[in-house]
Amino acid sequence: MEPLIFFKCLADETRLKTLMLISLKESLCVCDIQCCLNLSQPKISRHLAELRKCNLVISSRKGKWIYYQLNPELPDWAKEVLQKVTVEQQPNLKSCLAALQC
Amino acid sequence: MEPLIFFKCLADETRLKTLMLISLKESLCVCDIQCCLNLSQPKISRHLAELRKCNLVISSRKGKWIYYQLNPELPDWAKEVLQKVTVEQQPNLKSCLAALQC
DNA sequence: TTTACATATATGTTTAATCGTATATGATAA
DNA sequence: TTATCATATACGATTAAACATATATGTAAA
Repeated sequence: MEPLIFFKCLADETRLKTLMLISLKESLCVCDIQCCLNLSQPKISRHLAELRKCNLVISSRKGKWIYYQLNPELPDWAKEVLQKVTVEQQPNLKSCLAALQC
Repeated sequence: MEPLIFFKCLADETRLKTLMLISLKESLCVCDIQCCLNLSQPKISRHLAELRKCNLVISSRKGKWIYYQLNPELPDWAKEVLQKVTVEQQPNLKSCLAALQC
């Protein structure tokens, strides 16, 4: 995992929020993220594809839904970076997650 | 310090390397960085200006030279992120620093 | 076997980042 | 003072990211 590629993934608001949400909730489907962030489906999907391409996340289909989670094979330093920023932003993320009742 | 702004700063090769070099050496002048990275002076300078604008680094003039260091007021999480990636990349940085004898 | 639903991708456009070259500034030394 | 050196900024051009809209895919239920 190249640090530069890793940080480019974190350098977009949609991707950063998505990653933090996934870190917090272990596993989310696209519609969960769409609901939390209130963004269009193709927008979420494109950014998830980017994160997948760069190996930050992995996906698995369950019926009609596709669930995303952090790639468990991420190197420790990368996991720790995500952990730190997620903790740092936890108050803000809480309100996003509140929307998850949809 | 907004995480998004912080990560945007790290999402460029010149800036990321510059930050890692500054983390390792505490303080470097522009010509040191120029020499380590073998890039044009305006390119380095523009990226340093960006890092300054975003409060990742501070600068201080000493005679003709301007020295850059990490902003000591960076929040802990940001310092730790820089610390982790710098340690991770230390082997690569060593060879950059070897050029510092110019 | 068609309809509906969740998600992905393709396309053209717009916006933002980066760059090279030229020039300006500010400090020291001649 | 002027010349030189280190660094900063301005400007126009190029490259890359992000976007909205439209369409495709793949699963499941009717």
